[in-house]
Amino acid sequence: MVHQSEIQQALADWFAVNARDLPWRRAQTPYTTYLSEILLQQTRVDQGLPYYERFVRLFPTIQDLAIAPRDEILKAWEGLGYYSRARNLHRAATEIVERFDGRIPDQENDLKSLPGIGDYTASAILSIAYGQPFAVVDGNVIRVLSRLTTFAGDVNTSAARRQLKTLATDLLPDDNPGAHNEALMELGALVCSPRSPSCEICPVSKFCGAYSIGRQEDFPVKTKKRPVPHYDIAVGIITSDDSRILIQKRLDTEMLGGLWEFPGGKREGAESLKETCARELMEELGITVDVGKALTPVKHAYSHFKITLHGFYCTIESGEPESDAGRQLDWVVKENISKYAFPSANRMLFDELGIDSGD
DNA sequence: AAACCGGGGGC
DNA sequence: GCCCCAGGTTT
Repeated sequence: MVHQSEIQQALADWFAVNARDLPWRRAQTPYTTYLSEILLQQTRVDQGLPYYERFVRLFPTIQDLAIAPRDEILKAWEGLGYYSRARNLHRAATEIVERFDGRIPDQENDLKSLPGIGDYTASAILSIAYGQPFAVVDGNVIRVLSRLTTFAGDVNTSAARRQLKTLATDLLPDDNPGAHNEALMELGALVCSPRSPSCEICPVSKFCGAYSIGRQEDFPVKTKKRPVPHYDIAVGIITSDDSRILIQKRLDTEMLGGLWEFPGGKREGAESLKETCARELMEELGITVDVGKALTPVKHAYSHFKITLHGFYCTIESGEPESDAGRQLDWVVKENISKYAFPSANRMLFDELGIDSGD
């Protein structure tokens, strides 16, 4: 890359002054680096921050994470999304204790052998925690480098990702590669933003190809996403004679795996929502119910589809609830429901049900 | 290579 | 509404 050492220096100087005061930078250890990187995958720093504080408080060491019940980790993760990260975090912590004597590995192959650690996270840990020369390529780096070099490839392709990894590696300094990686990401987060970047205060604008032609927002080049489908979901609020509500646990193999929810499912064809509710409760639990009053519908967007969640008060007419797929069931009093980890859409029904959110 | 996997904030 | 975020895993 042209002006390589000048860009390195400008980035380092800028970062020395503008780096945010973040908790995993204050008391940095391999564990805090690992934990923060997992929490921040596809997650903005501002959103991950309270979760990081919670996790270092609940699980100060990798051993604490390894011996914790998984449900406890999922509960602490509740609301952050991409719950496979929490499941993998628990598995990886166990493996780190067993295979690596409780130390976060400092070898690329060892790190990548752990669940939840791919190329980005391995490079981040190796460079930031261990000072090794591995370049990171995250969303920020993609944006900064594609603008600097007017990179024309579609960054959603693996070929383009490889080229950007090479670019990032070329730009990596021998001295303090970890700080350089952090600086590049910090610049992407604070200055080189997706829309309306602050080029007038950017330390590397004079080296930026996109800025020189006034086309900052034309990079990175990426293909448009397909429109996402919408589904109606009907769930039953089933209450026992002693005022306990029936909830079930999602399987690990399902989306939102390991979280608890009100039983129900997706509307099929032209059936009514009440029919959906009755059919799903028969299929999943083997019970016939009387579907009563509806709760206020809740809209929610996932990454690849949208739903409207319809809750119905239901009364069992016949049968005893038994899961069709070995899902765990539980009858819970309202006061205890907040001890279970629920998906956000389910939680949006809590208020109307008189359930305390617990936070 | 492409699909799948959450939730929230900014515009 | 749409886009994007300190990406990884599965198919």
